[in-house]
Amino acid sequence: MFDILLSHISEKVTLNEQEKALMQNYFVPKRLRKRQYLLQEGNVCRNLAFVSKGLLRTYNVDDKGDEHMSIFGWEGWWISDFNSFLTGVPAVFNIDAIEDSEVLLLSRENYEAITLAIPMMDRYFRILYQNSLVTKERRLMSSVTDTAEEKFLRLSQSNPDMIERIPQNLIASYLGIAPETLSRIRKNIAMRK
Amino acid sequence: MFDILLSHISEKVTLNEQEKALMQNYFVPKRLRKRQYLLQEGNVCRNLAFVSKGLLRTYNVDDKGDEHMSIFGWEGWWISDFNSFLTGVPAVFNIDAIEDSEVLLLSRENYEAITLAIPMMDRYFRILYQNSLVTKERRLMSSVTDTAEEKFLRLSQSNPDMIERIPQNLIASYLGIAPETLSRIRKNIAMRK
DNA sequence: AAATACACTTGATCTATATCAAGTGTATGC
DNA sequence: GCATACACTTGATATAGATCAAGTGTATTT
Repeated sequence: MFDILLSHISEKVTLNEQEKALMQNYFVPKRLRKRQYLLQEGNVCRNLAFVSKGLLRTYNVDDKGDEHMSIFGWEGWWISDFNSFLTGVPAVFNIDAIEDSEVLLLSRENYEAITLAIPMMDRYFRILYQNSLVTKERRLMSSVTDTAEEKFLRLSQSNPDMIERIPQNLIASYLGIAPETLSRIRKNIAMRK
Repeated sequence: MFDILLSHISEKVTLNEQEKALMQNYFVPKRLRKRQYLLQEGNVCRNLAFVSKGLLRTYNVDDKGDEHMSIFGWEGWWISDFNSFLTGVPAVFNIDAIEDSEVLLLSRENYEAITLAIPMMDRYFRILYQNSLVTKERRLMSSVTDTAEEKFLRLSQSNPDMIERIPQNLIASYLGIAPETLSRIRKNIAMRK
């Protein structure tokens, strides 16, 4: 549970044994059952959550009641309403568990504390955000530029695991296309080969 | 020229006088005339550019020859093909000057060096990226969820300066809508009030 | 084991927005 | 000062993808 976090961090920066031992103090583990909320729109997002097991989603709900997926997170990913977490404004996103899950919570205070106690963690988060930015940038350009089919094909290429693990209607919402359209697109692709 | 960078940084973190003096060593100033490229697709992006004067744009060109705006940057903004800069792969974006401009270039080596020499700069970039992430996230959700008119209205609210400063056809491209559509949308909005 | 809900498919129709085409006004260059 | 290009507008038409509606198969609940 905790070692997956440490191994994830050590992919990006090197911590010594003492720092590794310190880490544990800042995180609070939490279990979530399928469908359970980690965060509801309107509440302030008090934590960054590192997913050590399972699968969660971040999404918002529009006036019509339609859900729009923001991101999915499984083992090794961080999840939150980042803006709410950083600024303390009410969250616009909901976060809930798609599968039974386990997360490690890092509160705002501990987020500040950990970067002060272990300066290497500033670097860790800097690198994490760097990578996130690149990914978001790509998604944004795809969203603006690509046809529905191209969006799906691009995702299939960049995140085949996502296509496998996540229900098709949620993928459709993630891509910003109607579930019926995605169904037809997949049919077309299958027929072509 | 250089003080706008320092003042921008001091909005996020505090540097002592010695550190401020150090800073200068890592940046190379460059002037660009209107339409001049800072980066062309296919080349590796060797620098982060801090815009100290003027206005630049980052965009790519699809098979049909259509341009798609990624971001604009004027005084106080950083601009680059971030992925290319970080990983050394050829850039997918072009960057050029919309107005005569001045930038401060930070090379990859200096980017590493500066964060090592001035650890506070890790924090600066972490905060910079944090904020960027929130903005990109919003843009992405707007792109996926909103109608063309909502996209424009949201941008008008969040970035009125952008609407004023940047030609309308580029705004349309930035929002992922046809310039004709944007023209009609503005007409409708104007008629309603 | 029956009942209910859920994920996905398929078909018919509708609509927001793109595309094509022409025209106007304004800036830029020769 | 004339010409060329460029930014924007307006109208007519086309289309990708949404929406509406019904049906099928598979889980989940009782």
